[in-house]
Amino acid sequence: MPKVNLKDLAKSLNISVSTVSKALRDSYEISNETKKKVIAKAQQMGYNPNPYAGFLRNNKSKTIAILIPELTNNYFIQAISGAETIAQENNYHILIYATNNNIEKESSILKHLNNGRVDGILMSVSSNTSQYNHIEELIRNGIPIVFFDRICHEIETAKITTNDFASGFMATEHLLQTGSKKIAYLSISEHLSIDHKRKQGYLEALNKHDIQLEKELMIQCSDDEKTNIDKIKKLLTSKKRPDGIFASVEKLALTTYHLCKELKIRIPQDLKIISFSNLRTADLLNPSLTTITQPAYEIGKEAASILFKYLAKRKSLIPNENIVINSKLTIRDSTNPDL
Amino acid sequence: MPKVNLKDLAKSLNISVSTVSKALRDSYEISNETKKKVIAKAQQMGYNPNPYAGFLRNNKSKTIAILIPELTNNYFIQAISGAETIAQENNYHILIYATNNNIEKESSILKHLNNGRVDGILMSVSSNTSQYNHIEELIRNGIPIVFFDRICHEIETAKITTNDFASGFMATEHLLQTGSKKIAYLSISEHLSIDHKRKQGYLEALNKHDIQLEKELMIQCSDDEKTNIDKIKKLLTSKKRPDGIFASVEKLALTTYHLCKELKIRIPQDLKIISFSNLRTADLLNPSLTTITQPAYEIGKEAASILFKYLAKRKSLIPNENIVINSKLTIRDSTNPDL
DNA sequence: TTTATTTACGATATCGTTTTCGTTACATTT
DNA sequence: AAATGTAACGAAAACGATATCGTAAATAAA
Repeated sequence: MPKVNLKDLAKSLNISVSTVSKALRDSYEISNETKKKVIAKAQQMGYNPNPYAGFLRNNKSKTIAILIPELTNNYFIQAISGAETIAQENNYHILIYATNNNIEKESSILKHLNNGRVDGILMSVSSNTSQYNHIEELIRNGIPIVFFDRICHEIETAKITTNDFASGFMATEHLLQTGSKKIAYLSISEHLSIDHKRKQGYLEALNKHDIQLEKELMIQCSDDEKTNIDKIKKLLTSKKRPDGIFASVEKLALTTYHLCKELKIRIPQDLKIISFSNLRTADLLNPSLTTITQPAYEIGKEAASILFKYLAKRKSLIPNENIVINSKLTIRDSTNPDL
Repeated sequence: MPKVNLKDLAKSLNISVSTVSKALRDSYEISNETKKKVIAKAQQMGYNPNPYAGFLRNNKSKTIAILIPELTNNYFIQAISGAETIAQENNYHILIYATNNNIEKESSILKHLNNGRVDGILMSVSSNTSQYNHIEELIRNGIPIVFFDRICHEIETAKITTNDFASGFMATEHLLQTGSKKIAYLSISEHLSIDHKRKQGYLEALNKHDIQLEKELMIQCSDDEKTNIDKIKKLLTSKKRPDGIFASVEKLALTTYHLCKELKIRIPQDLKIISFSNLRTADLLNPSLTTITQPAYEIGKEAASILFKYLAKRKSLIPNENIVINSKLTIRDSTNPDL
């Protein structure tokens, strides 16, 4: 039953609890001899400090939370992985919460966190988040939040994103340059800033090349896979079928792939596809998928680094800052004009 | 600065702290009137209990840890997702740790957890784990551990796995039935029970069909992608090249896909491939990949459920139990004999 | 009326740390 | 010799909640 605490240590050394505590924290008040003895005894007795006692005393938990819309998503997992790496380096612990794109769940989780359980939060907002009260309250209570990817412009803090507008522009231009004339945009949520920016890039590229926007080509998808399938199928079987598709998120590109298989639409001959994606098997798909890939791991690292920087400073108010880490276009067969 | 605690509530209500505490916990000692008042006031003042004070007092943290070898792995993510669902239902929180297949890191993380920070642990052991002292100590200290997938037979507790032996047997037989004569097995780690069982299934299938094992066909891979590439490339370019491959994990199948592309080996005509995998794009690969898929989400749910069951009982010693959730074979083109 | 019993609440110890503030004993300065 | 300084330690008060007592008043039983 080696549940040894400071008191036990003190007793077995015949010194006071405070001396033991200070010795272990390497205080200048304690002589080197005593420190050696204490450390040796602690080692021997297998002392392991109770974290919660310290948290209570110091109002610091060495723990952060990561809130993401969904776990089963390559982008978010890579971002978490990056954040986790930095957390381990800083001896921080990570609590994970999936909001499942449910604003009530997001709000409820944040309420639970609004009590000192975590020192800070990394989050990507739920896609239908349109009220920010529950987020602002955390910050008012001194719990800093750093946003990544699905950010919240309305809140003053650090935000890590990729160059969504430029990437959307680039993706669309790539489709144009590889021969597409009628390009559709698959949107995942009208409430998301990233989606909006990618769409703006799409529109700007069309504009630059003097292409009239056809509204039927902008498909508003959602988290409901079934209605997505219906909408995209309708798009692909309409007489005004596009010859190029720009998917704002990976999931929609994969749905399109499935539908093309079903509808015998050839990629890239009949339809070219480009998508934001962190799929590691993009080059093994049939055909391989041209992607805009976000440096998700780096984004996670950066977000965590910024948070820890301010936590170390004991500053809970993080000034507004927009950090952009560029995505990379990887051209593959799904937009190959020579196939 | 709404950092209101029980004392503040008590003061503003002119009653004692203990009464407030009991009222909020719906104690029978408190009258309904008082309860109403307290609850209303708590609501009004935005009271949010400090979790760590309670944890300290009760020696319970409503938190569990999940330790996995790596985050960027479809199987583990789905398992985490399942566990997270159950955790949210039970109002438990989840700390995530990646061991990166590093036994020292695993050991160090477990040491950090050996102090009441978590009530219990869900874990998949690091692939080179061969000593179990660091794990046994946790259990001795009353922190229950449930294993999933990469389990530790030597420790008495609940273990959730899939039917690895039968699945290995089935995979190998499927290759035989689709025409493969020389079947290679790609192993990920000789220290892993799951690998060992899958391999036994492979050997048993060969035996059943009176096929002599050729030792050069059992490739011992690792976490080092480079040496894996070398070994598999050597296998694929040898004169005794196999015409079927059974990959024990997804990663090795993907490496093989890449190498086949590079070496112009046609799948499935020249080489058939089957693999354990939770890839969601298995059917979109070129060619689509025949998989043995574990119900990872369910495995995660099951593991968490068992842990919570014992935590609710305040029983920290979980009796030994082997729970098997069967995998499913999905036949696709990578083993299609008619292509 | 006296003695139990119940109801509703308060005082206080406790969980295990950290930290402030004393308090020695001894060395150093005037 | 008196005053000051310093090094090394201990006592005790936090941190915020919970649970064990105790106790007053009100009710019931004798």
